[in-house]
Order: sequence, then C-alpha cells, then structure tokens
Amino acid sequence: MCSVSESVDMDNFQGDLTDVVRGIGSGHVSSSTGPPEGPSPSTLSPQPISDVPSIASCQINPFGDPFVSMTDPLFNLTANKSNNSFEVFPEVSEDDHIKSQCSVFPRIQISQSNIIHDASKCSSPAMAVSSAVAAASPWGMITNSPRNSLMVDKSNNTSSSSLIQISSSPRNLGIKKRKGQGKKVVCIPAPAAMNSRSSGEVVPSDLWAWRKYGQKPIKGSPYPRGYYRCSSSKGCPARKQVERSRTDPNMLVITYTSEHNHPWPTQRNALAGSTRSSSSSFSNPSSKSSTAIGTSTTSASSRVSQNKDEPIKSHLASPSTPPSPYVAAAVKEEGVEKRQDKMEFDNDVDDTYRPEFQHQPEGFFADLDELEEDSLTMLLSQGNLENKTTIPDVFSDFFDDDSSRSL
DNA sequence: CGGATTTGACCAGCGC
DNA sequence: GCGCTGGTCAAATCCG
Repeated sequence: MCSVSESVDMDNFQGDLTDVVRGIGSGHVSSSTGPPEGPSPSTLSPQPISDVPSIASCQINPFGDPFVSMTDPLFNLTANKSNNSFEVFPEVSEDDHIKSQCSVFPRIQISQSNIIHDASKCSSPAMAVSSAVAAASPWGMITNSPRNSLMVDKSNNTSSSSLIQISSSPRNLGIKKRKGQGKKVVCIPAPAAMNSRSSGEVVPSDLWAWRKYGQKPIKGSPYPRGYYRCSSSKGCPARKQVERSRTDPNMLVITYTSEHNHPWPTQRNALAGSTRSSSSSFSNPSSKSSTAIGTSTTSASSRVSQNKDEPIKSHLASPSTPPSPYVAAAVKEEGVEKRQDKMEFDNDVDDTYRPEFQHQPEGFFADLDELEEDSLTMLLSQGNLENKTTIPDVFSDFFDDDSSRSL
C-alpha cells in the first residue's frame, strides 16, 4: 500500500493534492480507499496505556464520539461492503513516514464477525481496547498520543505492532514550529488522484471546512505543501498543512496546527463547499474547485449562516453522534500539552465542541450511510447485538443512546 | 456576484 | 547579521 516505487512519475503527483482531496471528499474513492481525515482538534487521551478502560469509556463513540471525530484519524477505517469488513489504515508520524516506514503498516481488515473475538485475545489491554473499539465502532478508533495512550509494546506484543503503530519520537518533522503551537501529524493513505487537475491537490476530507490559503514547494520534497485554514468559523485558528510524503506519494502527511475554537460545523456548513466542491467534484471533475478538504469546504454563505440553516437531514446527523468515517490511528503531536484537557473527552468534553456529522449525500459519506445501514446497523442495533455480536458493556450505553437515535 | 483557489510577495524563525 | 526556508497575505483569477 505505501510502497510506491520511486519510479512513480513525480510529475503526476506533484501538486496533486487536490485530486485526492476531492476524490475522497467527493466519494469518488472506492469504499476501500482512504477515508477523509478526521477532524483535527482533538487530541488523545493522556491516559497511560494501561488505562485502557478509561479510554474506552471515554472515547469510544461509534457514532458520535467527539473523540473519534475530533481526533486525527490515525487509522483509516473504511468499509468494505463486499466482505463485510473494515479496513483500518494505521497512520504514522511523518517521522516514520519519512523513513519510508509507512509500508510497514499493513492494511488491517477487521471483520465484524471476529473483531470482538480477537479483541478478547489481545494480550494487552490496549490491543483489546483497540480491537474492541474498532469492533464496536463502525468507524473504529484507536488513539494514542506521543506520551501515553495506546502505546503498544512491540517487544511484548508483536501482533499488536502490526495493528498499531505509534511514533515515539516527536522529532522535528521538517515543519517549522512556531511558538506555542502544537502540531499533530497524520499520515494517511492518499487515494490515487481521481480527478486530474493541473494543480490539484489531494486532500482528504474531514468534517471541518477548510479553505486553502497557500501552497508552497517544500525543499527536499517533490510535492508542494498546501496550507489550509478552517473556514467554518471566522477567526478560527485551526490550520492544516497537506502534502504528499516525499517517500511515498501514496501517503498524505497532514499536519494540524492549532485548534478549532468553535463547535463542529453544522451539516450544512460542512456540506458546503458545496458551491464548488460538491457540485464540481461530484459532477464535474474538471472543475477547478477542490474544496479542499474534501467535501467540506465551506462557502462563505454557509459559514455565515451555518447555524441558521436547517441542517440537512441525516440519520447520521446528531450533535452527539458524529459518526466519523475515520478512525484515529496514530497522531503525532508535537509539543503542547495544552490539549490534554480536551483529550479527556468524555470526561469534560465541552459539548459545544462536539462534532456534528455532516451528511454527505453522495460519495464517501453516502457510502457510509449505506455502510451503516448495511452492516453497522446490524452490528450496533440492539436487536442485532444480541444475536450477532457482543459489545463490551462499556459500549452498551453508547449504543443504547446513539444507535437508536442514529439508526 | 459571491466565494474559493492560485500564486507571487512579504514576513518571521532558525541556522550558520 | 545574513541567507534560507517555511508560513501567511492578498490581488488576480476562476467557477457556479
């Protein structure tokens, strides 16, 4: 997956981020392809590895766990409807990524039918939780932070290492750090450019609205770096940088900087982008817009009226149930511990910060809808739960609350 | 016409 | 202090 020979035509990749973005955001990406990136602002629970239970209880929210949604997707979890499984793409730090280690992480397929079982066999709590989470959550979710989290001791648990890759060294990623800025680096597989565009970039979509404000060639990298800022809310300091890995063009390195200072965009808001992204990307591949980050580029109008607009109806939409298609896999956070408070999602998460799932009528999210109905529903619905799978108690409440609401 | 993207210019941080 | 490089700004341009 990550192994792309150097023979790859760089020209085709250079400055091709938009394509990926649109591809993903517009749903052109196959269901098994990389998912949009998760929202950035979140961070991971500072709890130690051993403190899995707390993580589970706090962050596991198959449909709307702010933690899942808000956290950078360390794992890309996509639905593979054909075999009723989810594919988890562990993300790696750019550091690792740069070392061409992305290929080290295999695409993990989690079968709904056995994941729980596997989880039970995990030797480490972290693994168990990870598996459990993945199993319990349609979107799956495994989180970690440089300091704590689901660190997997490879020496003791080789099997887990294949599932979770955690970067341990917050080395400089080559991205200049500014004072007081915490950064999270996410490495995700970049779907091949679906829509060619001269300067298109490929940016995985997430539920936030981003607006591109710059692009620069990066020394040492054949690929330019795109700069995006959150357009969901005026004055939001959230930013993100998207660039292809210099070592593996199939991988996107997304660096999040700063946090959103506002609630998740409303569905309408997220959809927006709409003006260009949705319409153009869905129906007119040649069109210029990219709506950068995916489906969610927001038009000014939507930004202004996002709270006024009637949310687009979606069974997935729920302030408390933002089913994120992404699964946190591995986030590398540099510096800053300020986010610890937010990391502890469940504990004191500010509801206002809860992501609100934006329904995507088409493409990727549409698939998610289907996915959810096809298999997730089975997995999550109470009725099915009793017959088809076992969900840890820790998830029970969640399902009771959210599954009924969402499904 | 409004909004997003592109892209050259400018600014700031960092290393020498 | 200077130069390099990255990050941001903003005018021009594009698109629906």
